[in-house]
Amino acid sequence: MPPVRSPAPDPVTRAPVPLDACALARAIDVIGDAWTLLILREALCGVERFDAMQADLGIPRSVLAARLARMVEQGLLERRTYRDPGRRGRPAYRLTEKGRGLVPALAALRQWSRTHLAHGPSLLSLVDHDGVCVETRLVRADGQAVEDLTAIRARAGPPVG
Amino acid sequence: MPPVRSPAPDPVTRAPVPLDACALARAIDVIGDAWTLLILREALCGVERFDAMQADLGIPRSVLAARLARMVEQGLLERRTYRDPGRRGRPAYRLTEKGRGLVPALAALRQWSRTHLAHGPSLLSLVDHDGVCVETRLVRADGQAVEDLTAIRARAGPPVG
DNA sequence: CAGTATCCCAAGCGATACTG
DNA sequence: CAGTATCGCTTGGGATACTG
Repeated sequence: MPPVRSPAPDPVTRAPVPLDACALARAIDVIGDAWTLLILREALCGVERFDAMQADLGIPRSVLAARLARMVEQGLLERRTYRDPGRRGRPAYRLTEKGRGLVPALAALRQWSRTHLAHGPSLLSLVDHDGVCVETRLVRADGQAVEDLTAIRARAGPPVG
Repeated sequence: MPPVRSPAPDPVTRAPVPLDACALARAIDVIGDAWTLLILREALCGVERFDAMQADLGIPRSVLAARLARMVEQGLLERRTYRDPGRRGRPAYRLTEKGRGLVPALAALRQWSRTHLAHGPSLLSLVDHDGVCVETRLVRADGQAVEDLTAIRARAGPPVG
């Protein structure tokens, strides 16, 4: 995972879209890592304890500790101390609003997986408060639904139309 | 990046959502890697040559070669030999339909970056054929727009409502 | 151009153990 | 339960150079 910065010492003749000026690249810098995404999944499932995550994911404890720390630092998770009445306080990792903001991306990934990977059924769904599944739609800024992905391009320059 | 499989030897008492039965986890297995996503970005920008990607991303050549091979194998890219009239044929990497299917996920990531990271302006936009920006919307299966991300949960079990 | 080949180093992993 | 500590091993990344 490369840190986000322009790659070259010489600034000339290339990189139509330098990495450090690209929103997508900056997002990738945060979540472009398998464990981070999987931890997000855990949090979305309501798993908020260190040992539970460690057991679910089979991740080395040291790595989990490091990832959680980074995610807290980045503001994706918040670490609060949860205290059952009469019990010792225990840390709990909860999604922040910023972390929840990634739900659409996760939903889109899940949909893609189901249509293009399809190794059997998914045992995990993203649902609204009343249990209804949610999914993403791609729409144009003018409100029209996008019907043909083939037409989509990335273009240099800030959002216009 | 862990291979997608259930973590534990013993199947008892835990892992409410085993990794190998989760569509999201399978997607993460494919794109849970910074370089892969960045290469996808390049492809979306229309960059299709080895050296151009290498220069844009500052990725080691060996790593790029390996990633491209894997992405072709996974069906995200296709390698076609492009021949200018009278010139030597050169390989070109193009997005497949499967690869394009990730556009909504990339769009969602980009939006998240702009609202929650916001280190300055984005120099890259995803646009439709006529230059209009596209974005993702989160909607319920019954068609209603999702207004409150806080209510979204991951739930075990296949999609129902 | 489009890659291989090489070499080195940092990071990840797995196991296990120890502390508060 | 929630970590930190240690350790050996393996993988992958980064830099550079070489080849068709």
